Formats: sequence, C-alpha cells, structure tokens
Amino acid sequence: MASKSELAKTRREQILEASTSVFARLGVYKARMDDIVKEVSLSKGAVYWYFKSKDEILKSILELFINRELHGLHELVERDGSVEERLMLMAEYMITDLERYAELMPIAYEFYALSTRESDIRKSFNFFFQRFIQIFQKLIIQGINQGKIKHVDPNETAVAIVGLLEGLTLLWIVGALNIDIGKLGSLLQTSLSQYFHGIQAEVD
Amino acid sequence: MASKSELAKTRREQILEASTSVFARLGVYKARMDDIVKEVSLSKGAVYWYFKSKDEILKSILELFINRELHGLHELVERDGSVEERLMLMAEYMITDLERYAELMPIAYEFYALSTRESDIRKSFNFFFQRFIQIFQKLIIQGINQGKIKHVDPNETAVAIVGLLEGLTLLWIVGALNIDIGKLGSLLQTSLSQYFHGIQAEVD
Amino acid sequence: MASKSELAKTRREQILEASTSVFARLGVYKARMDDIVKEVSLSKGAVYWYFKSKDEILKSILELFINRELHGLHELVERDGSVEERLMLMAEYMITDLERYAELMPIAYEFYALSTRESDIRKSFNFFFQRFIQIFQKLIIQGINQGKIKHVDPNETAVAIVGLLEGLTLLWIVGALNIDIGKLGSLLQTSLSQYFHGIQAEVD
Amino acid sequence: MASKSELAKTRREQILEASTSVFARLGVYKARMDDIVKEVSLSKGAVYWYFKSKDEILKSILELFINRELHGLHELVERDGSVEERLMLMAEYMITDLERYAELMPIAYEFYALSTRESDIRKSFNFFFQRFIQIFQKLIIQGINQGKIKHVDPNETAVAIVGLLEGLTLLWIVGALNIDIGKLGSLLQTSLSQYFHGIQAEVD
DNA sequence: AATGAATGAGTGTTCATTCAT
DNA sequence: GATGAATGAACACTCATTCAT
Repeated sequence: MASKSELAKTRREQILEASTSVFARLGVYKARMDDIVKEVSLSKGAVYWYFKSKDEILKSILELFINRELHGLHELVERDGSVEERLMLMAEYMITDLERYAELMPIAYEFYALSTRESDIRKSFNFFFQRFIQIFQKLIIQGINQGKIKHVDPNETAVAIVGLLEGLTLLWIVGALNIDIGKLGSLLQTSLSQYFHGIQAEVD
Repeated sequence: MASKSELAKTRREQILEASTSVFARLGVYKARMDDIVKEVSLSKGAVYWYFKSKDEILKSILELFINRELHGLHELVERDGSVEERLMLMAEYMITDLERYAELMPIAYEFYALSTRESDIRKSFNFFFQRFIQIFQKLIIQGINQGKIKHVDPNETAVAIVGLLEGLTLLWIVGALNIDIGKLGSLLQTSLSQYFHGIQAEVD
Repeated sequence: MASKSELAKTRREQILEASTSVFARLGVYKARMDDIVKEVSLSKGAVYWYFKSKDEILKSILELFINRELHGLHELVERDGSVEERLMLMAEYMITDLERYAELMPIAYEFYALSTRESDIRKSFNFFFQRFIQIFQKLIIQGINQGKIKHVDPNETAVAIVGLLEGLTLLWIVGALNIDIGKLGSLLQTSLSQYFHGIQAEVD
Repeated sequence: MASKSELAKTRREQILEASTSVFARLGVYKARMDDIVKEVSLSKGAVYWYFKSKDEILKSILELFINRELHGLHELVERDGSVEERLMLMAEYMITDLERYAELMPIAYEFYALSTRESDIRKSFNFFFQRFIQIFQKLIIQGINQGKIKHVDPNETAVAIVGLLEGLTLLWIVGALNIDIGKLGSLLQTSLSQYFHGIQAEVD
C-alpha cells in the first residue's frame, strides 16, 4: 500500500540520488537546479515540492551519507576476532566503501569547507566523527583490557587512527599518491599495522 | 625605489592577501569581487588590472600557499638532532603554522574539493604533497641508515606520517575534536610518537 | 486554444517586435537588454527564456524582416500588366513598405555593416538579395521575350534596378535628399522610368 | 621646421589611420580604445591628448573621408570630353577608390546607421552627398545645354545616378553580388550607360 | 607630451525560487 | 502532485575616460 508518504519518500530518494551525482560531477556551486531537474527527470516544480531549497537538498545529502556510513560501521563492531584483526577489518571496510563511493568524494570536501562556516553542517560532522571515533575507542579499550594494548589514552588513540584513515584518503583524493585504490587499501593496512605496533603492549 | 614591476608585485600581493581573507571568511563562491575590492581598498578596475579573473586570483593564492609552505618546511629539514626529535620539530612547526593560518584553512578544503575537478589545482597539490612527503621520506631513510628505524618502505611510511598530520588537522578543522589548538599540538605529537614507536628498530 | 508552442510563438513575436523598436530607436549597440525588457513588459528572465542572447534576438529580427519582405514581393510578381507597369508597381510597393517601416531602417544599416563581419548575416543578405534580384530578372526576361526590352543581360539589369532602388533609399535615409517620403516615391518612379527607357527596345 | 602643430598634425593622422583600420576590422562598437592604442603604438594618454574621446575620433574619420572624397571628385569635374565619357570616367574613379578603400567600407555603413540618430553625422553626410550630387548635376545641365540630354530634372537625375552608384556598391559590400571588384566596375559602367541612354536626347 | 595605472558606472547573462494553471 | 513559464536580484567582468607622475 503505497501511501502518500511512500511516494514522497521515493521521490526524495530519487532527487537526493540525482543531486548527489550532479553535485559530485559539477561541484556543489556549479551545479544548477536545472541540472538536477534534468538528471532526475522530474519538473522543477516537483523538485521544489519535495525540497524547499538547494540548500536543503545539500544538507539532506549529508544526513544520508552520515547515516549510511554510521550504520555500516556499527555492524562491523560486532564482529569477532582480535583487536588487530578487527582494526584491519575496519580498514578493509573503509576501502570497500571508498571504492563504491569514490566519485562522490568531492562532495565530502565541499562539506568540510562548508563546515567551517555553517554550524548545521559542523554539528553533523561533529556527531558523525564522534561516533566514528567512539567505535575505535571501544576497540582500543577492549585491547587495553585484554592486555594487548599499552595504557594509552583511548580517545586520543582512536582520534589518531581515524585521522590516519581520513588523512590517507585525503591524500589519495587530492591526487598526491598516484596509486590505484587497491594500492591505497594495502597502504591503509600497512600504516594501521605500524601504528598498532606502536601502541601494542610489550611482550616478554 | 619602486620600479614598475615593484608596484605590480606589491599590488598583486595586496590583492592576494585581501582575497585570501575574504575567501576564508565568506567561502570562495560566496565571496564577491566587490568584497575583495572593498577589502583591498582599490577599485574594481585595479584588481582586474592585476588579475584577469576571480579564478586567476584563486589559483594564485594556492600557488602562494604552496610556495610559502614548502619554503618553511625545507628550512626545517636542515636542522640537527635525532630522527625522532626532528619529527617532533616538524609537528611543532605545523602547529605553529596552523595557528597562524587557522582562519585560512577553509580555503584549503575548497581547494581539495576543486582539485578533483580542475587539473591545474590537482597538479599543484600533487607537486606540493610530493615535496612534503619527500621531506619525511629523507628523514625515514636517515633513520633506517642510522639503525633507528626498521626496514620499512620509506615512501609508504612518509605518506602515512603526512596522512596522519593532515587527517588530524582535518578532524580539528571540521570540528570533530572540540579541542583548542594547543591540545591539538600535543595530540599531534603523541600520535606521531606512537606511530614512531611502531616503526622503531628493536633494541636489545 | 493557446497550446504551449502557441504561447512561445506569441512571446517570441512580442519580444522581437519590442526589440526591433528599441534597436531602431537607440541603435543596436546602445540598446540595453533592460530597454527591451521594459518595452516588452516581461521580466528579464522571460526574455532569456525565449532567446538565449541579445545576438540571437538580433539575428531573429533579420530573419523576420527577410521573410516578411520576400513574402510581400512574391505576391507582386503574380500581377498582370505590362512589364513597365509592373516595374512601377514594385517601386510603389517598396515605397509603401518603406513608409510603414521607415523608423526601422536604421537597423538595416547596422545589419549591412555587420554583414561584412558576420558570415551568418552575410548569408542571410545573400539569400535575400538573390531572391530580390531574381524577381526583377524574371520581369526583364519576360520583357525581352515580349520584344519590349533590348537584349540586355537580365541579371545585370535586375541588379542595376535593385541597386537603384536601394541606393535611393540609402540617400533618403542618410538625409541626403531632404524630401518627404511622398517625393521619394515619385523620385523612385521617375528614375526607374528613365532607366527603363534606356533598356527599352527601339520602335520603328 | 616642425612646429608643435606639425607634430600634432602627424599624431592626429597616425591615430586616425590606426583607428580607421581598427574600426573597419572590428566594427566601431567592438573596437576598444586599447585596440587603437596598440595599433598606433602610442600610449593611451597620448591618444587622449590628441582626441578628446572615441567619439571625436569617429567623427574625425568621417570628416577625413568626406574631404578626401570630395577633393578627388572635384578634380574629375574639370576634365574634358563628352558628357557620357565624363560620366564613365567618374564611375571609373569610384571603382578605383572603392578598390583602395574596400576594407574600410564597413565603417561607412556604421556611419549611415549612426546618421539616423546623430545629427552631426547626418549633417556631414548631407553636406557630402549634396556636393556629390551637385557634381553630377552640373554634368547633366551641361549635357542638356549641349542638346545631348533630354529636358530632365537635373537634380533628380543626378540623385538617381548617385543612388545607382551607391546602391550597387551596397549590394556588392553586403555580398549580394558574388563578383570581384573588376566585374563590379564593368557592372557600374553598363548600368550607367543604360541609364544614360534612357535620358539621352533623341537624335534624328 | 607622454605614460599607464586607476576608476567605477554600466552590461549581458545567470539561476534559485515562485506560482498560475 | 506536477508543470514549466516567469521573476528579478545578483554577479563577473568591461572599458571609456582620467590623472598623478
């Protein structure tokens, strides 16, 4: 039974998907509402029926990204395995994710830039990264409790790990690495592994 | 004795400085040529006398940033001290730098976003990060030769370090950390230090 | 029942009419899009909805002129009467036409000037004048076949006649004649008549 | 002894020559003062030292044209020969002239267009064409007095002749004739000759 | 006389948004 | 719900002209 809100939901999704693609291709500012309208094969009025403004579309895209991403990560946390194994698993997940959404990454950096000026976006990122970091933090704490990891500050360490992942992604996106995504995967794993050794508890 | 080209150089610098400030405050796209004109206290015609478009201004800013930054880093490489000490020194330098240019960081992320679409900018970043990474790579190689660092891949390791620094900066800029810049400094140092321990040669 | 394209056609006509009037009054280059917008009582966006640039408006005006003019002339060719009578009829028609569109003539000269630089316009005029000349050529050939006109070159003669008409119009427009349009009419007729006598077959 | 005004005269001529060339090439409105400055190899200030505005340059060009043209024509009038011969001579002269200044003709049509809006230019043309017509008028009157030409209205006839010449030139400039200038010359002569026969006195 | 940097009003065009149908 | 014509403020950039040197 497709209720009114079913159609609305579908339409919003269509528009969001089309917009994301357009924004990624042209950049958020160069993208025109007409480009979106053309991409989604709806009329301009229809797009404005479901979204009040270009800005609302933009923010909805961010929301969608964040939810999708957090959802994916949460599933990973529940897995079994040693702390190191699970760390690697998460790196792997990020790569798969990056692979799938690579062409959408440009938008992310526009959002980062925007976040310095728009508190809405800033809050969203705050929320997102807090969660993201928390996930790793739990892992670190587990590791410490299991005697696998030194008595480091779990939050600081988690932040460093997320930073490492984000930073390498940035370098890749920006074209500083000149490597394909497969190579980026192993780079991420090597780096994480090295970092992990730095915080690993000494064994006798 | 201000020769013709002296004036031109001065004017270009004035315009670039004003533009940078305006771009950082309003965002590259929301910033109007009139905002720049007002900020620099010249007429619109004068600005266009020295730069042929808003875009040229933008790209010149990037050029300036990159040159300034590389220049600063190169000086650091020549310092004395152990590999670890010099690594910390560089982190310190980055923090000082970040402190000074903090309010200009939003532009960086707009540039990152742009780099995915504009090959000019992509090339500039490629050049910049290659150099940046190289500097660390040399340090790593020295460390390896001195027996201070394991036989890691120097390039991969340098990339990881730069990634770590960039990533933490990103998290801070984006508001994910909720800490002041001083705290960011010590976070950078802790993280680097931990990473360094992970690649340090085993001692008997 | 105004279908979609009916409205579009009407709007385009409105805009073209208003633009013609504005161009004639102010000159093509001094005329501003705002002048057109004001004249047509539409918004600027509406004008740009139907024409993508000032230039397209300009070229559409030329197209319209040419079609209108050729259409009118073609009807004249079908008339009955002697060759000389029909020649006079055409002169008469041109005067009526000139009378009606007198205030639009300035545009014609801007088009002539443009035709030396813009191949689009050059082609349009080429097409127009070829047709125009052809009409007179047919008349000449008829005259020759009827033994009313000497064995002159029909094309050359037709060109001369059109040249004579255009040239006198030019002199009048440029203000060289200081006569009213009625007097221009009889001047045209006298001149044509004299020319006609020059090519008339000798009678015994 | 090159007095101040000698230099001034030279400079004005240089500027006028360069401007004419630029105007012809780019069109009066598209031509920029910078184009003129570049063409004449003087500074912008220098150009403005000798001419108060672009408009003054434009009007000076017209003045120069007119003087040059009238001067040339006046010399022709003094020649010997029959009326018909001298008529042909003038056609010949116009062709030579057209040949030399062909690439400047576009400006003429811009002037014609302007003449409908600017009384200065209108007056200049009025003056010019009056003289032009007068020259032919004298010829006609002579012809009448010599019994070579019918009792036509000398002014009307002169106007028709000038109109014929101008009109054929217009058709040629506008690209309606698709013939080279040599062919235009013979066309002019044929047409004039035919017209002349139309007004020639009957012989027994 | 000459230079060329500086001025700033003015221009064609764009585009997010609205709204009558 | 949906359409797409209409709106008009906003914008990057131009260019004739000025003026300090």
